[in-house]
Amino acid sequence: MASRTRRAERREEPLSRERIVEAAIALLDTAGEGGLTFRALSERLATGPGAIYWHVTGKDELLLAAADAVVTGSMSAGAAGPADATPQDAIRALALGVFDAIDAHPWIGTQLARTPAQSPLLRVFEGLGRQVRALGVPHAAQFTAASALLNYILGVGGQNAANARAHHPAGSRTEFLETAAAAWAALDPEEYAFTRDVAAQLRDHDDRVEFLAGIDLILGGITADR
Amino acid sequence: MASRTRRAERREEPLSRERIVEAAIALLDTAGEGGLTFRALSERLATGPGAIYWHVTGKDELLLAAADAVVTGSMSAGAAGPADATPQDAIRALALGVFDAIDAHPWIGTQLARTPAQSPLLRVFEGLGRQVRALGVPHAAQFTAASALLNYILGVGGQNAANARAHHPAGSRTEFLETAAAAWAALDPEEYAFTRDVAAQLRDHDDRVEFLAGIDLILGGITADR
DNA sequence: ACCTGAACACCGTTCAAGT
DNA sequence: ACCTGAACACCGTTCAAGT
Repeated sequence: MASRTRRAERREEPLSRERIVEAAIALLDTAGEGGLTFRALSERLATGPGAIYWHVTGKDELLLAAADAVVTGSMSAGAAGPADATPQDAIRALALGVFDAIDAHPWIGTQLARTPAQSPLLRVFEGLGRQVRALGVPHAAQFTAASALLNYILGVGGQNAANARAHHPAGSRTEFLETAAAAWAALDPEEYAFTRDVAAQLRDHDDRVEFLAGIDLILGGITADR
Repeated sequence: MASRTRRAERREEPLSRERIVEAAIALLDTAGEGGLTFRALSERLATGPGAIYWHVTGKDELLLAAADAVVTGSMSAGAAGPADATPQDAIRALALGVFDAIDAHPWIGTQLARTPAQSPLLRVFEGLGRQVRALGVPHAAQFTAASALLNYILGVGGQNAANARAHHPAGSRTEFLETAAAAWAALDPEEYAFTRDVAAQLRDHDDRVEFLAGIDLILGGITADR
């Protein structure tokens, strides 16, 4: 009956690819990765599931378009930055933009990790590459440097999405890290000597700080032999 | 009828978690990520789909166990190495072990990217951390260094899996890169100046070499300020 | 204790039929 | 041209019933 009312209100505007993608993002944000269903989506759009196929070829394309829209939005928001920023700062800002987008929409972490370097990621790659070039990296090494940065960002994104999936149903992030750190501390002292030893760091670390520290390691390697 | 024969032959050994995981790996390798189905799996094991649930709690656990088995196998194969290797070499060997495992079984790339730092990855993390420590990294920075390496490895793994998915149905890897490079070269000259410029590197690069170059960038950053 | 396989509650996608 | 919604061919998972 709630859906009946919404149905009546909503149906002024016609269906469009844009409205479908928008509704898909809302669904993914509220109901998670498993919540995006052509049935749920069509109900929200007050239509039948088949109608969606007129504007979108299938679920894969829809997921890609949704991730694309979010990443594009996050880049135009953060990419500006101060004009006198160093290339390092510009790279950090770019990376944080993707990081924060994944933090706000965990499902794109999974999505980007399974997307080949196509549409949504290409803009990020381009942005990273320009700054790599601005760092004075020789031409032959630019592809490697930009790729390394992007791959690292994607790896963290996937991990973050996995962690969000792991703790969101159960409780807070702090509890989750507490539990994970306790599990690390209880590992076999011989077989997992190192992991046990850094369990406290797992518990106390700040995701953003840690992420940027990793970026800085790569930046350090890129600029090491100048 | 082929399945009838197999059914008759196979059914001497009883069902076990180990046999189920083994069959799941075989199915994933031959039929891809979409090929792992409880129905297909139960047919291969000459039983009903319900029987599998006696040994395994569900599909998620099965996928995790399959990835775990492959990674564990690949680590015991490659982790030995020469005893006098430098920490850098040991890290490269470890990283290449995971890389090659993903190359041989692309589905674990997707799987690992969505696994939080649990079972299969914990052994990799431990191995990386020990070598980080052997590099003389101060205690407070060890967690960051090992995490950065692992996240980079996972990012590349996810990308490789995505690429394998993208080109396997159509044709060879070379053709795929050729097409992708051509697409890059045809991008807008203003908006994608950098990406266009490195299109040739995309076409000619060697995945393993590029992967190791990224590892070396991070290693460079880790050891830069010693 | 372990296995069987029918049944349940879903999916993504297609397609004849409507406007 | 665009939408509708029933129907198809699947899924993962459960569970009464068997041995």
